[in-house]
Amino acid sequence: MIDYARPYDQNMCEIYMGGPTTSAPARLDDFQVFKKGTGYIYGNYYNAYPDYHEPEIDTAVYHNLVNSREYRREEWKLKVVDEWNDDDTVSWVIDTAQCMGFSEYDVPFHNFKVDGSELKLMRREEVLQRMVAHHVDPMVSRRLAEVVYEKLQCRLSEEMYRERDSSVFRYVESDQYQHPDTVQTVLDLDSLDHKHRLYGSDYRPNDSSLMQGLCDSSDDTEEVFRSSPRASSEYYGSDGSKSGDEDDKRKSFKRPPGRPKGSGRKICKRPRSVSVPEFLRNLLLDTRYNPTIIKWEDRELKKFRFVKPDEVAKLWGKLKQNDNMTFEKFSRAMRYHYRQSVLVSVPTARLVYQFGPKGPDITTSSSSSVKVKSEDVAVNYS
DNA sequence: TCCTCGTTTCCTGGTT
DNA sequence: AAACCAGGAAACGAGG
Repeated sequence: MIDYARPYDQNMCEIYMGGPTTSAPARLDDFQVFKKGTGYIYGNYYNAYPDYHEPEIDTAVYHNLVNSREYRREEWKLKVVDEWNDDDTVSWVIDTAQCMGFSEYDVPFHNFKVDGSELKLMRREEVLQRMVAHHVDPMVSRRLAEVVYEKLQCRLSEEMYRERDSSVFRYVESDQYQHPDTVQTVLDLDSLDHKHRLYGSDYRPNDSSLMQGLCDSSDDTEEVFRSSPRASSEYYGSDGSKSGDEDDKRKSFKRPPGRPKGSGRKICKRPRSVSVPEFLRNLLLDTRYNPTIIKWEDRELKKFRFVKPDEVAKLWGKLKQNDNMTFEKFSRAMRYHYRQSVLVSVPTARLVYQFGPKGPDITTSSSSSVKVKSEDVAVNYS
């Protein structure tokens, strides 16, 4: 096994200060990111826009990514719009926005803390007014408002239709909480919209990209191991049942390296929210998480320590709607950021990491100083 | 449609 | 022995 010398092994401080050791070690050329010729050389990965100043955002709005999830209940799926409370309305608006390809960050959800009875009376213009947020592109807000309004009308007309046909429409019994499919069949109108239903004849999205948020209804989870010949007939009999010496075979079965095919999560299309380093920075700037689950080890050196690594991983998983997230996986994602010096490891110290010279800006406690940009954008501004 | 990027999900092997 | 760390491999989804 080739053990690549890590650039930060020599002098962490010099690297952090942008000193002479920022030159890469010889073997660094072999790293994939350099092979790909991204051309990213200068500038801070997170400061690609020197003139960009994130607008002042209400703390509640800034924390949308976490706070909005407090509204991510699904009771609204089990009620008619008339019965929604303000939390249901907010949950539905956020869900609708996300499933149509918008970021929940773009939803000023506090403006939608109204009962369903009030929501259903809203005119198109009022939805637009409530959707306007000073930190969001007006065009985005307009499209978002259009989508939310149209989806609301779809839902209302669907409810009306179902109410007429009482043999179809019924409230969900409590035990159906354990059967999401059944619940969906009965009342999850929006998910049905996303997966199967056609929009009403009056629905003409002015942006075709809006339609890209439709969920893929195919279910190929059983194909997780299809790429592995050893996982098919060798392990299972031809009839699908396990063979007699299954335990031995199970023990001898060796998964192929890499992510199994079909292991992707079938979730609604959503824009990228935050990167791993930005997520960590946000936790460190938030007293709800610092110092309980993560804390600064040396803030001057941008060095931090995981107090409860599993909790951090769970939060990340929650953010990504991935219940299977572990610290092992999360730390792997972190290690990919070593390549670009966005993160650097701290040798010999366990659970201690450090933001690199191209890491997020943590010099101010203000939470409005970061704009994540991809590398290629950074090139354009360097 | 293809490619890149940032993951996610595995793995092996090493260290603490 | 368990937890953590480093990084390869392959797949995935989003976006350009």
